[in-house]
Amino acid sequence: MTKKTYSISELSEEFGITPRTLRYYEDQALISPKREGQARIYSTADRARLIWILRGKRVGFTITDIREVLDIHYREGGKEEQCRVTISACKERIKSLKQQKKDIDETMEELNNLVDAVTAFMEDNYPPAQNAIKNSVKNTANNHMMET
Amino acid sequence: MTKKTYSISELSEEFGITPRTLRYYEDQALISPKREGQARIYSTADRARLIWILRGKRVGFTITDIREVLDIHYREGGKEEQCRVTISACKERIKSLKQQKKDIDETMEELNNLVDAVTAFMEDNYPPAQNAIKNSVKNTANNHMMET
DNA sequence: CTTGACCTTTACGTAAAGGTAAACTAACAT
DNA sequence: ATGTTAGTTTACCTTTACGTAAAGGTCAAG
Repeated sequence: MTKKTYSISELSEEFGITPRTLRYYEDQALISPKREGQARIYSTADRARLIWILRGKRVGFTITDIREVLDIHYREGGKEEQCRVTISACKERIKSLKQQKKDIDETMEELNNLVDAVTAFMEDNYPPAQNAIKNSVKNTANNHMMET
Repeated sequence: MTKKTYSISELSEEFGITPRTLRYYEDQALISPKREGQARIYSTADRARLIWILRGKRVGFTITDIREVLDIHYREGGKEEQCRVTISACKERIKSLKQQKKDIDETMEELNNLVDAVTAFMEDNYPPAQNAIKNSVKNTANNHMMET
């Protein structure tokens, strides 16, 4: 059984956030860890929620956005109208995420261009301190090697 | 020649932002429109910068991030060390954008799952109003279908 | 001349997402 | 018994990205 539990500092260290942040999320009803006396005890489920939260943040969701999704996830059921609203909200989100991907691609391309340009500029003005490359040819184009 | 210029309200309307926002960006040195007397006059170049700004925002860049990139774009040249810094900063950005794309994909998948789950739930509990199923007690009229 | 449509500046207000400090408790170790 | 370590609450502080008023300039139309 992986019924591990976590203290607040364990969890915060694992994910590189402060305890304050975890308490804040609790305050905002994103997580509700059990208590042992006064101390918070996080379950694996809480941890899973946290992962959602952090990923949500990375894609630009607000706390309220995240709470909404989390709520849906755990409520699972409700009035018909509610469900419809839920669904269309999700679809909205998905649509905007698609747009965001497009934006990211465009931005990445422009950044790559910038890197290329500056690289070329440097090779012109501050030639690499290598032995002998008498290369007067402009080799700036087609230099998109994506490293990790 | 497409030497069009724009007033502040033209531009703000076109992009669905407020004049206040444009003034704010100017305050933050992201755009510097010409003046005609007191009034701002935006060139097509300014407009291009604005597009960058807004896309930057959509992918989560802060004002400072954006200014940085814009500065690079228009400075174009400088000390060697500067260039190196620039390049590695860009590469950092690109890396984090890649991560962001992964996050988006994961989030989209989970949202899709949610939609599926809720849809299934609805089909179970609130079956679609098909032609002649047994008309039990509740007769929910008024089935609005709102779609995009 | 005044109204209205745009434009301006200055300046305080606000929401989101925590940071930070003060003061306290509870469990252990020495 | 006392200090250290990890946890707690309460409460004010900070930054970002604008919103929102206050007060006024400019110019064409009625």
